[in-house]
Amino acid sequence: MLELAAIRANPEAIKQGLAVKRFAPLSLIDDIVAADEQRRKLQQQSDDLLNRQNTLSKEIGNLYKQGKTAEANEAKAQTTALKEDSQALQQQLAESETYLNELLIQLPNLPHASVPKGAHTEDNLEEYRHGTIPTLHEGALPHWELTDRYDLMSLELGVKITGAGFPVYKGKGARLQRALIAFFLDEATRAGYTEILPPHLVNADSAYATGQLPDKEGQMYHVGIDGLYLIPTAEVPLTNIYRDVILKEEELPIKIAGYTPCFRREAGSYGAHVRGLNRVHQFDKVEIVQIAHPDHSYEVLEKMKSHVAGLLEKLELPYRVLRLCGGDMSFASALTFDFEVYSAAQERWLEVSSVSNFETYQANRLKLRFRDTETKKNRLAHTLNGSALALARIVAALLENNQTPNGIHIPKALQAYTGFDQIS
RNA sequence: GGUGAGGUGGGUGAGCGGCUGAAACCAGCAGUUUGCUAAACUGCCGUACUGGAAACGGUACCGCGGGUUCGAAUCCCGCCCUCACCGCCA
Repeated sequence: MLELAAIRANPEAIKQGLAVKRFAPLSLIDDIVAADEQRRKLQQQSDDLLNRQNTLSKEIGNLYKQGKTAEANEAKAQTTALKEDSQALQQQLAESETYLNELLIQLPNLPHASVPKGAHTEDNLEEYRHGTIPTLHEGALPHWELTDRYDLMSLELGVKITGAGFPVYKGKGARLQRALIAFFLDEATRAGYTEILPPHLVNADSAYATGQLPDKEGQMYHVGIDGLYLIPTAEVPLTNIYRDVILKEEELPIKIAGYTPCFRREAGSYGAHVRGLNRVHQFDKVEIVQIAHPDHSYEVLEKMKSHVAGLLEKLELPYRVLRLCGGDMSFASALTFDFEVYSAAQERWLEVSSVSNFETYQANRLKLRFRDTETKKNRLAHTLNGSALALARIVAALLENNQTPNGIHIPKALQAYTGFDQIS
C-alpha cells in the first residue's frame, strides 16, 4: 500500500497521481488524512494514560517494598478508574487503526510520471516492435486445430478430469512445455537469477502482502478447508520469501526466478478470443523477481525488459512492447510494460509477459526493508517482477507461426531441450 | 494421527511476578593501541508507532490471542509452529 507519510505530506499530489490511474473515489484521500489525525490523537491520549498506569504501578511496588502497605493500598484504589479509561481508549485506538487500514488498503499504487493517461487497452503506448510477421501457407491453422492434428494437447480431456480451461498436454506437446520451462530457467540462471521452486499454495497473509487480496479475491482458487490459495503467479510465493525482512544495502539487488503452474479462475470470460490456449485456468510460467534499491529500480526494470526481449528473440517470435496506460495497469504497479507476441494464424497479438515496478507498494505491505548504509535508517525496498515467460500463449504462437504443410518447426534455441526439431 | 520437549534480540542462551526491552557470550559497527596483520581494550549495537527542529522522551512488542494482578517474558486458558519418538505414507 501507499506510504502514509507520503499521503500526509502531500495529499493533493496523491490525488493527481491516482486520477491518472482512473481511481475515482479521490475523497478517500481526505478520509485517510482525517482518520490518520484521529488515530494519532487517540494514540497520544492512550499512551499518556498507560504511562500514568506504569508509573503508578512502580510506585506501588516501591511502597510495598518499604512496608508502607496502607499507602500502597490507597494508591491501588486509584488504578481502577485509570484502567477503565485506558482500556476504553485502547479499544477506540484499535478501531481507529483498523478503519485507517481498511481505507489505505483500497488505494492502488501511484503511477510513474511516464505512465500515459487513458482508460483502455487502446490507450497503451506501443514502444517498439521486433521481428517480422510470418506469412503462412495456404490453409494454415490456428493452434487449437494444430494441437489436435499433431495430438499435442487436449482441452476435452481436461474437461473430463477437471473442467473447462485445464489443458492436458500430450507427447511432443508435453515435451515442448517441459523444454520451454527448462529453457527459461536456464536463461534466468545465466542472467544471474537464483532458481527457486516455491509452494504452489499460499496463505492469506502472503496473498495480502503482494496485493492479490483483497483486490482480486475472486480470481484465485481458494482451498477453504485450509484457508489457502492456489497461486495465480509465482510472484506471490517468490516475493513473500522476503516478507518481514530487513536486508543489508549491499545485498541489493536480490534476483530470484521460479517456475510454477499458475491458477486463475478468470470468471466470466468466454468466447472466440479465449479459444484454445489463449486463456486457460492453469498454465505454466517462469517468473523473475528483483528486490532493488529505490535509486536503481528503474534501471533494473530496463534490465528485466531486456531479459524478456532476449527470450522472445531466441524463440524467433515477433513481438511488440507496450507501455500500459493508467487505466490498464494493475492495482499495485507503478509502471508496467507488456510484451505481446504475434500469433500469425489468429492474426492477433497475445500478451505473454508483463514486467512491472511496484516501487514501495508491495514492500510496504511486505515490510520488506533494507538498512541504508549512510543514514543507518531502515527504508522500504522496491520490488519488481516479470513473466519470463508465460507458456500457454507462447506455445500458441510458436505452433501457429512455425507451421508448414509438413509439420511444425522448432526454433534452434529450443532444440537442445525438446530433443526434436520438428513436430510432424 | 498419538506421545513428549520446546518457542526470548542477527546467533547461542539466561531470566520464571516489580530493580528486565530484557544478563552473558558470539557476530556486527565506531574508536584506542599497533610498522602491517593478529590480539587486547572502550563505546555502540532489535522493531514499529508516536511527541519534538533537534537533543531527548512516551507507548507497544520475549510464537499468536485472551485471562489473573496495582504490576506479566515470568502465573492460567486457547491456538499456531518447531523438534524428537511412534503410527501411517509418496
